[in-house]
Amino acid sequence: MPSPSAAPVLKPIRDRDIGARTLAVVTDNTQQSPDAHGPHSAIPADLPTQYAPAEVEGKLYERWVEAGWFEADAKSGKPPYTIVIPPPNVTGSLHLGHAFQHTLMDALTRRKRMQGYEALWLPGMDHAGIATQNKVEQQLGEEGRSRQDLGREAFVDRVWQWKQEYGGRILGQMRRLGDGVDWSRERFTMDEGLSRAVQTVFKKMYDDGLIYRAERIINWCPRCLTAISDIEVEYQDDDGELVQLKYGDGEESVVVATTRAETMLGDTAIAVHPDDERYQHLIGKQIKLPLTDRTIPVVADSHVDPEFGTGQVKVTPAHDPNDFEIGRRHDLPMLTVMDERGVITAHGPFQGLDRFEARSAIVAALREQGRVLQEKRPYVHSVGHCSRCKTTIEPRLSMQWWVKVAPLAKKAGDAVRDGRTTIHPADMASRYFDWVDNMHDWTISRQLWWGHRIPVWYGPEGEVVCVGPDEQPPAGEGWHQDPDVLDTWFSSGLWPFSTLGWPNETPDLAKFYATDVLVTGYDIIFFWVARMMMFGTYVMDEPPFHTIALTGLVRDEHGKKMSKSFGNVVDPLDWMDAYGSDALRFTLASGANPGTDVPIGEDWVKASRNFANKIWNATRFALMNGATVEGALPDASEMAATDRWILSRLNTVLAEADGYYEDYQFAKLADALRHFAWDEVFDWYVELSKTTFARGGRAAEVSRRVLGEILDVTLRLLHPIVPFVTEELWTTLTGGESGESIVVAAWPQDSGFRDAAAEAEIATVQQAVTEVRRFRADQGLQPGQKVPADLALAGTPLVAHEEAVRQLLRLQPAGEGFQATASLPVAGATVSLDLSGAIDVEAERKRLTKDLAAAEKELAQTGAKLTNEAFLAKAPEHVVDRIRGRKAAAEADIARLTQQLDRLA
RNA sequence: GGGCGCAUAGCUCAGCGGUAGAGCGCCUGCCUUACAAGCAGGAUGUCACUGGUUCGAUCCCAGUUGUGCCCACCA
Repeated sequence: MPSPSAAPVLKPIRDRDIGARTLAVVTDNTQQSPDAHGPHSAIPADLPTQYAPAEVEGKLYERWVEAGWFEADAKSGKPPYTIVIPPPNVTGSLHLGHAFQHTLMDALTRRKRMQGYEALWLPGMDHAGIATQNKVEQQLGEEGRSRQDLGREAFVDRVWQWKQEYGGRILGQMRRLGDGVDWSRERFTMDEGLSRAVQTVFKKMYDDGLIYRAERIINWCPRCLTAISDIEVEYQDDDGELVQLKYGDGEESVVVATTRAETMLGDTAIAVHPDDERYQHLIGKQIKLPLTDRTIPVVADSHVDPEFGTGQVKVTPAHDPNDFEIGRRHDLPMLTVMDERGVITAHGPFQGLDRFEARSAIVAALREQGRVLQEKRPYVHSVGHCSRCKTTIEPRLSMQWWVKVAPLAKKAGDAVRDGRTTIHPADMASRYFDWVDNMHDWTISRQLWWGHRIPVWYGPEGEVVCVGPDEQPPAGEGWHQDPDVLDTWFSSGLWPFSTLGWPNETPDLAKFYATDVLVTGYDIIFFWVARMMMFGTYVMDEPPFHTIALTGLVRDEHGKKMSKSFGNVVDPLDWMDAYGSDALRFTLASGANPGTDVPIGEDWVKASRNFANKIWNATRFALMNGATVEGALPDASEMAATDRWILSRLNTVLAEADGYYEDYQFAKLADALRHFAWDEVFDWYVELSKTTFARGGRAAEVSRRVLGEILDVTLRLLHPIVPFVTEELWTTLTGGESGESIVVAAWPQDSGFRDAAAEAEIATVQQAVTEVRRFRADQGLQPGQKVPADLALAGTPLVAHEEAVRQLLRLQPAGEGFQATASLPVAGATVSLDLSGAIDVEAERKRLTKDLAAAEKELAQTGAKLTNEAFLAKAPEHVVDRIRGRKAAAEADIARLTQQLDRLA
């Protein structure tokens, strides 16, 4: 609520008891300026000339929430419109990427709400298993403690505490952004209901044979001490060392290459290609493995590429995924030589060494034996890193739970193929298909504490005895629950229906599933989008979204990725503080070309702030001049051409805007609205209206109503993108009838009114005014300088606008002693000016000459085209017509310019 | 190694077969009583390169170069 000391801002009129509804005014100011323009103009003297977002935003947001406008009703008869938020990780705070996507989602739901849909934007957060656990462990580390010190239960409690604190920060940021989410439906992936959904799906998949347990090579993070899935591994080029090692001696020796020499301790075979003639004699032989007392066989396996290196490969089944497969094929022993932290466990001199220490120690030892034949250093190769902590991944043999992906992915792919779900923009669909059509099985168990514990209980022999959620573990000793938790993406994959109450058949689920659109970045197609599609089609038998609208990533003003190491990360709060939430939102929307990255810089936010301020001041002007939305719009027959023109344009823009909204073309939308509002309404229409208002009478009355209409509709069109400033102004403009708010105002509709004649007429006025302005500027006339002029406008569209033209151009009537020293033909009329000898003949001649040259060039070009028979024969008629038109225009220009030049001489 | 995308004004990007556009920046002049967070006027581009298709190409096709991203079990 505003405090009395707050700077004056526009307030809703209902805060004051004002009789005249045609006027909306501010605050507690009682001073009124002289009535300059008639009975409607009672204006406080100190009306602020700048929009102050900080004064408005918090207050409005609280009002919206209190009014319950963002709360959806599952029982309403209105058609549903649903968006579930991509739940931000509780780990942190929202960045510009969130602000960007939230702006789009908010705009979509706000518009649909105004259109009469039961609009639900469901908020929530993701527990982000590994990420959050790492953060909390880090925090503990600073206290000199580890999670093991706390124990599982205490540690999980600690994470919940953390969630309370940081989750709140995220919610606060969403409020600042103006997110119109339904707070009564806020969800968290670790909530009881969502946990139950997780267990229920797990059970169903287990029963359907889609979840299984298997020992395989997985990506292991020796720092996080957990398995991670393929897509959680980030590959980057690292400098390493490729060494060629000689195993065995004499005839029966082989040379293998490796970048991970330490794994040789776990070698259990040498492999060569079965058809490799060089090595036929070796197949089946035993080779002495250096540094150990073991001998290993040479096996033939077609996986080996004879062209690569020596064509002889060391095989370490327990520490390399390919070798694991070879090992399986040849029934080799799986020898694990490292523990979960990457420390060597194999007996011998290297035991207890870290894997990297062991690597150099082993190479050194082999070198001493003369077994290192070649060393390439640096050897740049691609190495997997944990996406959470950047530690080098260690492939590790381990027992894990898996999801059998193929059947699920098939359904997920089909949903897009058969059109039940549309991917937007369409060319992003290929990325989606690439993934769902080639997905490997998914490791879902994680050796973490923070997350959904796997709902499986084992008996004393390690056998699975039951799978939750409804089965109780049997009584007796020796039963225990699986200690692992599920991959965080398992629960977020259920988000579109778990948040609506599934597995219960809730009214929410019936009303709001499937959701309408998913707005998210193309970077998580694999992590999240594909998985939601899999779970949705599998569990609900219906894909979770009708449309997947993919956004680009927010980048800095030079298109560079925002990252801490570049130091170019911006906290959205900083810009919101400085320029207002609307400014940030408008900027983000302006950059939103579907699927394309969005660069953003502070200057651009500033420019949007300027636009918000422009809207503010234009509305201020309108209010001062008595713009109103009271009563019906006057009949077109009563309107001046300016009124008909702007209403005609309004409807055109409205239709355009609707198209852009429906097509997620926010950049084009923002551009169209800014252009219409700023250039056409705030500039031309307002300027032209000034004359009308000054003159008064019925014409002024009509214009006041039209101006009110234009603003009313324009504000509503803008509201989904810039909710705050539009709300503040709209409630003022409309008098805030019965507590109404633009949030629940009806979306404007195209009335169908168009007036091509008026549009043409105003175009002529604009052209004429611009032309004379240019002349004035060329002549060096001060903009404020009044110039006596004689306007011969008879027979032109300008005749009805003489007064406005004179005012816009600072032209005085030709009085006594008028002497035309310059006269220029504009739009079929002639404007004669008395410049009292001040005319700059040279400047004008230069300009005319330049224009003449351009016109002659145009004439030559069009003339050539029109005598080109091939062109005439093949070009479509409308194109030929256009060229003819251009030629005629060029001829007219030449005649006019020649005449003007003659007159100058 | 595969796949996809992009190269247009100083910057960031629209346009995608018929005379090159926007925002920001830049130059000039203005405190014109809604707004200097503003107003008026202005300048700026062999639309990466080379060929091809076409009456006509920034736009379609092929190749070249540069650049970005994604995928991959490169010992």
